[in-house]
Amino acid sequence: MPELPEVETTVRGLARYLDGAKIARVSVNRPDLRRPFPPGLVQTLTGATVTGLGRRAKYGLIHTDRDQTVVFHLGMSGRWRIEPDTIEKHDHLVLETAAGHVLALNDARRFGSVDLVDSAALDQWPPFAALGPEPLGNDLTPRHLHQAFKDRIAPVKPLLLDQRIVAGLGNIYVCEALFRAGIRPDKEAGKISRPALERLVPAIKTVLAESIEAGGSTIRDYAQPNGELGYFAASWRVYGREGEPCACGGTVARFNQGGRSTFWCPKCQK
DNA sequence: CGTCACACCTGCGAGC
DNA sequence: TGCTCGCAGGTGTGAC
Repeated sequence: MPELPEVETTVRGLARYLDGAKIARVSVNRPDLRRPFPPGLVQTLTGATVTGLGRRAKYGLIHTDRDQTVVFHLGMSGRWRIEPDTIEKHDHLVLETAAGHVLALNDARRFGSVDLVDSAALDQWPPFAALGPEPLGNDLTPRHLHQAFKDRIAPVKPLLLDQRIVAGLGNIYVCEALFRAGIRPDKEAGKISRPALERLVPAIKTVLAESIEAGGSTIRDYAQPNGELGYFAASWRVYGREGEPCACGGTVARFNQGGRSTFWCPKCQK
């Protein structure tokens, strides 16, 4: 479900209910996701006021007036359910605001995480300190990719999934960005030409921006998130389209890279 | 350090 | 109807 555009739209959806809100009740329905919930999570959040929301890479941020920020990651299957009718299986963390709004973090596979981090030291939090530039910020440039890919013999696609090189890309958008840039996913990263990198950077930015604009690929309705495919899924040009025709007249192909499916058009990506 | 394989966990659709 | 298999948007660790 969640790559950068999905996390961004999730955060925007949460902000409608949480920004400036007081958290009246917090319940944790199991001890852990990928990691244990942080000790003191319930105590710290109960009675706290949310001072703002944000995103870093694929992490969502809920800032509070306790000088602590809730940092959540949705893993593969995580989503926030807003105003659920009932609490369901896999609603692991539930927040209720003083205004009576209920928000439930649901994650069947539990690859996600929730951490509590000192707000003033977020950048030094180890998972954040290791991240590369935000793809939608000014620091993702052809020069940055040139430096990151220099002398690397690995194929470009798994390198773009490396959060230390670009923070926030996932399998769908890497496939889509490489398609738009006309670069084959198994191209040796260090051998990608400068003009190709000049195409790749805007391809990454536009595919992410268009998806955010469309509300993400998988989260359709923030009033009642249901995990169904979002509008942007209809805009995938290669992802999930093995065997279908490409606009160029070729056929979308699929192969495996590092245990992940790669979709591409052998006719337009060189 | 770079690269790769694998582990973590549940649900769903396809095929038999 | 019910079983097994393969697959899924991510990350972290450990072996070479």
